Amino acid sequence: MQVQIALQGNCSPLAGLCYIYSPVYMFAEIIIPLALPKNYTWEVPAAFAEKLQVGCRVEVNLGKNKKYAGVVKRLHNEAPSAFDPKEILSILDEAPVVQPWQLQFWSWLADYYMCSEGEVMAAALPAHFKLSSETVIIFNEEYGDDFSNLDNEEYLVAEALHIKHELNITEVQQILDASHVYPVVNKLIGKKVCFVWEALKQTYTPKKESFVVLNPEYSNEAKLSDLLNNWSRAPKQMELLLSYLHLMRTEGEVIKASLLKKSGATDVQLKGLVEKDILRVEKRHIDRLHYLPKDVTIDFQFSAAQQEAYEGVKKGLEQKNVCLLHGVTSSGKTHIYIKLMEEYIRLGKQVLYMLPEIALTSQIIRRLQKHFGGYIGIYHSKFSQNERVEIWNKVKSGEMKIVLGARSSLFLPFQNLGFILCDEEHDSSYKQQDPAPRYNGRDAAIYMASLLQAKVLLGSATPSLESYHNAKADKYGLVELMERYGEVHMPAIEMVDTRMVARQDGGKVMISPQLLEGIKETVARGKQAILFQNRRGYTPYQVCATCGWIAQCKHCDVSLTFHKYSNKLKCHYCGNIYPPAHTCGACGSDKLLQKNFGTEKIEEVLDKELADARIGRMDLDTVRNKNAHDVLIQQFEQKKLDVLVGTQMVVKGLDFENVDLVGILDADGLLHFAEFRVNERAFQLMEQVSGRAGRRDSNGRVMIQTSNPTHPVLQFVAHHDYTGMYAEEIEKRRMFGYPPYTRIIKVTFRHKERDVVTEAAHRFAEALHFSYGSYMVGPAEPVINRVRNMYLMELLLKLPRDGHTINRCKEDIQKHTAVLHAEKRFRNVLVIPDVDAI
DNA sequence: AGCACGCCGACT
DNA sequence: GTCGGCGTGCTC
Repeated sequence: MQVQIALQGNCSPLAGLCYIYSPVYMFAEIIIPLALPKNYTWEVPAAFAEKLQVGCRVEVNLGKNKKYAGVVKRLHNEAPSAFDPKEILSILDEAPVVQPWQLQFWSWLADYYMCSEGEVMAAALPAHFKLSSETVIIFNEEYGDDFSNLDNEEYLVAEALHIKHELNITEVQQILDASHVYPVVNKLIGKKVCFVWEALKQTYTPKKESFVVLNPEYSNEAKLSDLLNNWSRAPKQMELLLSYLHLMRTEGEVIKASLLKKSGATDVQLKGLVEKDILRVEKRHIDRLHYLPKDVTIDFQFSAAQQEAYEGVKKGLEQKNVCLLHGVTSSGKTHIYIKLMEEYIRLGKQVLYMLPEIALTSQIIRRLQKHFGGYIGIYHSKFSQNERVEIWNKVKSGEMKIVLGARSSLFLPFQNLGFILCDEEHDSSYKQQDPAPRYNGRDAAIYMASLLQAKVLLGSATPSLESYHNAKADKYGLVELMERYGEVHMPAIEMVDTRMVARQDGGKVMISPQLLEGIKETVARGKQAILFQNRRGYTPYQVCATCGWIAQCKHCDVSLTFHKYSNKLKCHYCGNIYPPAHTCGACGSDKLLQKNFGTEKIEEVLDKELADARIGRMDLDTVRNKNAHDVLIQQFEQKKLDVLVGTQMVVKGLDFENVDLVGILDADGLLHFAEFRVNERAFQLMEQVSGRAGRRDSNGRVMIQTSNPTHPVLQFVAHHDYTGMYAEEIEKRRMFGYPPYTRIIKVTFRHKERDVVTEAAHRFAEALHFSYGSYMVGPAEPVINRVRNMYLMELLLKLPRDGHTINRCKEDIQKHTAVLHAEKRFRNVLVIPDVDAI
């Protein structure tokens, strides 16, 4: 049927009247922000055919009455035979919101990371672009006001509808008990009191502000002075008018709120002037993003080493698309970045500066704003959705030249991107963990740059083995900057052997006397110290002294951490909170031992030991809300704190002038994971924290507490020997077939019954065994085998790095997932592939 | 992701 | 007997 209409359209005499020979398409492949197995097709109504473009959002029906805003991926004339497509309801954008290159990027991400394009879309667009419908209940005016045949609940809703004419579901929920909403609404529909309507809600709202302007009549000086000289009565209004004139002269435009505040006048006085038509109030759309002046200032000089590195990077980027800058902490990498960014924007190109979310502190923002002012836009999760839409549009228009953002800023609609800078390249938080797409921001950046013919600079003090390996293999350019800026030396590393420390209680050494002495001495000299412990809370677990019972989460296979401040036991996996245990859950004994220690306990002990030092703590628990992180950093920066205790959060992207001592409290804890990246990870972490110590006027000191001071990783840290660590680790990776020599796909199976997941994982592995047996590790239960009441199994595939095998394997994973789900016992086993899992 | 359809327990 | 609980499958 649709085909016929379309043929008519093309063959009818009317077709000859079209003087623009743009082909007319009848169908559209549309991406919906859901995990659908593939994209669906809608029919393009003839009326839209000429207007509709790829990349536009359209309103479509999906399912019985749900509506979505989807993005047109492709327009075509291939009539589907298996189903009868629905029509597109409306076009939401005049011009495409998504560029063709972005669609290509989305499609690559979906293929590479094994997810749907819809899931990529969900991650890519600001929430306000991803509209979905909301049910609105509309009063049937014909029904009148005779509610006598309604029951109590129906009456309540009907009455509200009678007054307000329409209600949304949340409003009905407020009227009724939450569980009764749908039945009552259905009964009301049956009685023709109301009907329902699915409405796409437009959620982006431009910000408006009231401005005060002078009646143009008085822009004539003579008329104005005439007015002022013949003023009678209302002296307050005159005062207000004078302040208005003053503000107008000094600031160019006058915002109502600031006028009232500065003049101390009231709304009534302003109204008086408006009634006399001397002043007028106008509502205008304004930018949420307030701008700094648009200019670029470069006000620093390179050191000889920086100059050399800078030239090296430029040469590297001429020859290769990607260059790795390996520069030790405080070597002044940022200066090099700034100079390079300046060059690209002078060429009229856009620049993306990517950082791990947590490193996007006001410290780095202020620093870049100082150099690039209003050219720079910031994009990360703490920005409101309205602000994100505005940044999106400004990047699209090309007005915004530089974006500083977390991995999601890769999805912005760049017009003319020339350069991507991926700082702290080694950081594992570039990899998205939980909702799909499980992409790595660094790797995606490299692909995206190749799409746009842009260049990529990877920066790190401790490059990932993957990147360093690529650089050594001549795939990337490599520049090393091994000298700290301004004659600062690398800090001296001291090992504190915890086996030699006498323990009071037989527990783990927390702060050795040596370290405590070090802290006291540092604080006494007016310097600052950072203590690093990668565990939050007070004590990671409590053990019963009698029977060995450990408090565990009801929903996860993990022990509970005691948080003293909130006096609660917390599960760090599912977030569940329990009352503290005073007696053993198994034998009832009241002798519970506190094992190990977290940041909270360290803070407490320090408070006691260093009575007059000011101690701060930075971990997930203290920086939950929006600005807490920045506030803590600023307090520490401004020397309002002497000691900062923290988890790995303290490591990232911070430069402090005054830190003399860094203490790593439990190095053993960093080295005791059964994971192939432990050594690399532990080295990076320790090297990065150590880098916080030592500044211009004094040599820093790092104290590492360990029971194994001769551990090779600790020795590499002690000598700041990245290359040594690299050489040893890369050899192990080669021998045991791990990245960068292989590519890893981790398949996780999830189900609420342990037997079912176990069996499903084995069944799945058997199916893959014939082709990939030699690459498989597992399936096995992960160390934590239950999270949120779901049991887990894992299968690791270490695939050779040839595209063919990898693509075939991805297809096979998909195929065998379908085979597994075909069996009813396994229908509900969730299969989650994670490509390049970390 | 929703949401309708479908099959088993505690109430009028 | 029904109402409604949630498990399951489909949406162009």
